Amino acid sequence: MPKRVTIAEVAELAGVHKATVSRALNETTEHQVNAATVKKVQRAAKQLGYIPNIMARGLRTSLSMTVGVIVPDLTNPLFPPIQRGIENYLAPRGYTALLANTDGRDSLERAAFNSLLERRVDGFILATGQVDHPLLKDAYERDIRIVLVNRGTTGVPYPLVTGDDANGIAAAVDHLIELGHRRILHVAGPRNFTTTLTRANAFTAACAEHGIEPRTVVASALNVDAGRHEMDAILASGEPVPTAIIASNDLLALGIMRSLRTHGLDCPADISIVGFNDMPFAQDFQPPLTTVRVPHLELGSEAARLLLASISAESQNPVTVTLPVSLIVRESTAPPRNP
Amino acid sequence: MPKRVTIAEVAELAGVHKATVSRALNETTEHQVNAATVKKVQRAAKQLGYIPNIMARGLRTSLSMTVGVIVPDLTNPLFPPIQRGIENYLAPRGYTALLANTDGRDSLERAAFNSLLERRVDGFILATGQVDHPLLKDAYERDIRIVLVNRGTTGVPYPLVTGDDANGIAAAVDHLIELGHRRILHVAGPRNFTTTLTRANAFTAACAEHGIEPRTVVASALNVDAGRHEMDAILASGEPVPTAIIASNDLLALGIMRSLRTHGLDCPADISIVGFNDMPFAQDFQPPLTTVRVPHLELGSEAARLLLASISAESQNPVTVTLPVSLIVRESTAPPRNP
DNA sequence: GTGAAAGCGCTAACAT
DNA sequence: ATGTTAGCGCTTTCAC
Repeated sequence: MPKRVTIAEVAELAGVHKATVSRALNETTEHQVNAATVKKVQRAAKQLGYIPNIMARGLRTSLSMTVGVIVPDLTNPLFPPIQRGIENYLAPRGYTALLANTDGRDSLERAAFNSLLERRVDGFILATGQVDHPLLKDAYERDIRIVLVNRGTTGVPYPLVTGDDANGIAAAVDHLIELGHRRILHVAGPRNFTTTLTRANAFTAACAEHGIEPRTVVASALNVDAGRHEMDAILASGEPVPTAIIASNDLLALGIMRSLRTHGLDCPADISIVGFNDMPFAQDFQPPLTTVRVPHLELGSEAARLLLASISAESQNPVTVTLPVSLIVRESTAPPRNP
Repeated sequence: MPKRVTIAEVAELAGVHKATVSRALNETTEHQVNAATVKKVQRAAKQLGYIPNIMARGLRTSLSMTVGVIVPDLTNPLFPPIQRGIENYLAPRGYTALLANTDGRDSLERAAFNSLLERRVDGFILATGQVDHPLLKDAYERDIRIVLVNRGTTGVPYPLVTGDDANGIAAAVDHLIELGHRRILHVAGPRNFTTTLTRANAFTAACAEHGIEPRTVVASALNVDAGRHEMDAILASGEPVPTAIIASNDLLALGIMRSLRTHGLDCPADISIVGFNDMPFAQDFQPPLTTVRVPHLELGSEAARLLLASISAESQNPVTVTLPVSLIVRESTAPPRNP
């Protein structure tokens, strides 16, 4: 990379001391210096193509103006909107996000966490929440500022921004009941995520309210393969096939749809399916997926807002922000053939 | 954030000078120091929970171990795999990526570029290439290291990593011809992207080879809305409807499929469609999309490889890496009803 | 093999 | 309103 212009060169050209340059170029201290001098300095800076060195500043202020964002897998369509939301909030405030993927592996998460710590991030946004998260207890004791997004944790009072999982599931159940379904199956996600746990519990509660039996199976992961595998197993089990399925997320729903196709079953004629998240292109699936829309962009920007607040606060303040969700009815749900 | 352990504290605990600590903890200088001392220092570092401050190191070495990645929109499913590929290559080498979105706006791109420059990134990977890119000429003159991915540019000899667009389109045309199609339309992307330009030219060439007329329309953007709008216009025009369409990317193809559904037309019975990219979930569309698969993960890791090579090289070396693509035949293509 | 000292580019306290 | 000085945490000569 090219040799860079420093504050000293600007100072020399402008004929002032470098401290004055620093003051003149900094929003918060600009008023401390004569307006004419400010002009002079700005002109000199522009002429030389001066670009402040944030690292040097950070070393001095012990603020990196940088936050670490840790997600399981950016390729999961859930996360890009969250990341965009985070960036939308951070960028205008001079902050930059450092993004790391963990592929759900604790070792990679630990590595990412340390790597970001080395870069002196001012805080973290974690989308990798799980029950009994291995890193969080230690981080909390070290007073590292973190905001959880989408998934929460247990035992540590970090702020959390999440969609209203319980209401989303309740809406899905209501919708299926209204269509006439009675044999509804919930394909839950792994029990170590608070989201999937909340959704599973909400399913049981909603079924109780409607007086139907809450049948639930637990998938081994929150991805397409797990969904297909689970549906294959259900169809092979010989047990009575449900007339409708609520999946814990869209990816599972997608896997279930693929399994159905493989077995010559039609959705929604044979089985109705409801997903969760309303991921991008859910409307383009075969058939277009009925699902619960979660405002992911807002999840991200809200998390970023909470994190910056936490960073500048004296002590940590455990808040939980729950954003409203809405059921999006498309073509994957219909009245049961034999109610 | 918590107060951090510095190299001085480690030095004190280990009973050595901080320069020795630095040497002991650094891979490349570790051999310069007595093995026993290394052990002692490492134990002290571990005990105190020492985490090196990369910013301070960067200030000293004028290397940030950081690269800027600029994409139009992370929400476009094309980019997450590229980003993952980049990260996969960088992380084991101690580098971190700083990601910025531009939404295709030059002003945002310029802002992102400057913000990353302030953070002293060692180089850039740009996925926002366009013909006559506004930033690149200036950047090249300043000897800023950049690698372009997916889309190229004109006039500036920066390295480029791209899929084999020409062969991909040729394969698509061959496939449609084999199915019996003769009235094939290409829905191209904006003319200011080298990818879409290459694809459009390849389409014309392939048609010439088969002796059929190359009909092409140019969409205003590379997204779903533009695709739908373009298809709506074609259907409204009253001109003869093609029996097959090759879209410049999957998003356009998706928009075309949505338009068809709106107009009561069936794909592939009425019109066959081929996309480009094989974006995630293309197989789950209605119908599953025949498309050209581009190895996006490899695009990313290859770009990262080239960038690190460029960073450590004395001078820039313009190379173009073209990765092979393959046609994935699914259900959106079939023989024409009335050949 | 290790210590001493300087300095990367910046900002903050103090002085004028 | 501006200059002086010191130092953030690290690496890198140069001594010894």
